[in-house]
Amino acid sequence: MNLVADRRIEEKERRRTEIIDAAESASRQVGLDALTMDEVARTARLSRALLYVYFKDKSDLVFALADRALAALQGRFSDCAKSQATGLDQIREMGRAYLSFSQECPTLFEALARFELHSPAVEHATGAEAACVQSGDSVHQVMIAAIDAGVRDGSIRADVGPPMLVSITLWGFMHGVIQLAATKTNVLAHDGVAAQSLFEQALAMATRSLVAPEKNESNNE
Amino acid sequence: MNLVADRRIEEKERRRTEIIDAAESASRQVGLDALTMDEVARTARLSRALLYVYFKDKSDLVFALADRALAALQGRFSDCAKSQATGLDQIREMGRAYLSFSQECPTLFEALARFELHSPAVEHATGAEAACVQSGDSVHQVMIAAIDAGVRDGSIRADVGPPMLVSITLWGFMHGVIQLAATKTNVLAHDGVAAQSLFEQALAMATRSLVAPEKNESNNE
DNA sequence: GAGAGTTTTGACAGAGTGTCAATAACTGGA
DNA sequence: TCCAGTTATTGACACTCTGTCAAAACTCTC
Repeated sequence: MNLVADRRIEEKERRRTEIIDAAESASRQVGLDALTMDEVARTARLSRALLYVYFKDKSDLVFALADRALAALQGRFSDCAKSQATGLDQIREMGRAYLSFSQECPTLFEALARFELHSPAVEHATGAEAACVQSGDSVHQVMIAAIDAGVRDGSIRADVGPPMLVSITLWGFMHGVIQLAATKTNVLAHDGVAAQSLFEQALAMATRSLVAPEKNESNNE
Repeated sequence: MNLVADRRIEEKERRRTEIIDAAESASRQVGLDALTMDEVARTARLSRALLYVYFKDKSDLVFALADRALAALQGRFSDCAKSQATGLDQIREMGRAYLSFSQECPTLFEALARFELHSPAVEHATGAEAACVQSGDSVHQVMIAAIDAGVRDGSIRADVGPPMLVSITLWGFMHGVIQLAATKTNVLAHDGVAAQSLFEQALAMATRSLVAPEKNESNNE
């Protein structure tokens, strides 16, 4: 019956989610590098072989984590868009949200960083990686909307560039700095640089790259 | 004798360099992920076991590649500082040099990206990773000199921020965007975004974040 | 309860890593 | 030239992890 088939599909989806949960939980302990399929299986209380029914291989599973990260970011970014008046403030808040996310969910951020680092060999990615590309696009849609709004309300200069290009650039900027802050905190501390002040600097500079030249609002936090 | 000891040390250094050469050459074919110690050993015509005399483990060897990348970048950045008049132009040229480097030596760039992604667990890193931290600092010194020069010659706004912080931020910005361009070229192409135009956008925005507000030079390439 | 389809698993083969005792190569002195 | 002593190099081993497969267990239908 169709009912049964539907339930099957649902349960299959649930199993998949369970496995991703297990992977997330297990990697929180040791990081993604040291994460083994065996450990994930044990955490999920399943046999290791079953993981390969749901995921092509280990990196496919990690990409599923990255996809989860992107979904979470899309949610947070959408909230930012709602809570702020001007487009510029929306974008700025998204930057902060990205930082918060990386601190609250370091494992998911690590997975995302791996996705960013990976170059799909063939034209079309498969499995979870394809989903990541999709989700990444959705995130950019939210950012683009904010940029467009900013240009319209005058908080962002009109000649900033094609919104898509600006969005991707900002993403690269923020991801780069946050990754630096996340992985090199202790090294930076050695140079007397606090991760927080690094991020504030990045935010100030990113803002300056968006704002109109005549408008000079020096009273930012 | 001391002479003999010196020669021994020299030869040891040469062997080490040979191994790194082999690793670089071997990884050019398949990338760092698929690189095996066996393949490196075969390329260097040495036994696999010997590699572990010179490098703690595989990631130590990869960090040695990253160190080489940083040394190369320091050289290129120094050239940029000499060839450009204003501090801003020096920084801009360094951005371009970073991009060129990532395209000319994708393997070294990949190694560098891994180093950026790795967080040293303990306080003090050991082996090649420690060398990377050192080399990274040297690169920042070159950048800081350019920023200082820019502030002095007026091409960079005086209130840009502490040079060290600005330098690290710019590094994060550029690394993030270049990594994006390097790994996601085909994905971006799908959205009608060329890697080159992404980088030009990034450069334009980074410039805007540095330049004084009243000074508006819109005729940048 | 037998049969068809689906999910789950134990066991296997293969690849790669890192280590170590043993061997080879070199050096300086008798 | 031969002999220790030191250093460089290696083959072989133990171990971990991966990804696959045929078989077992389970579920549904009749």
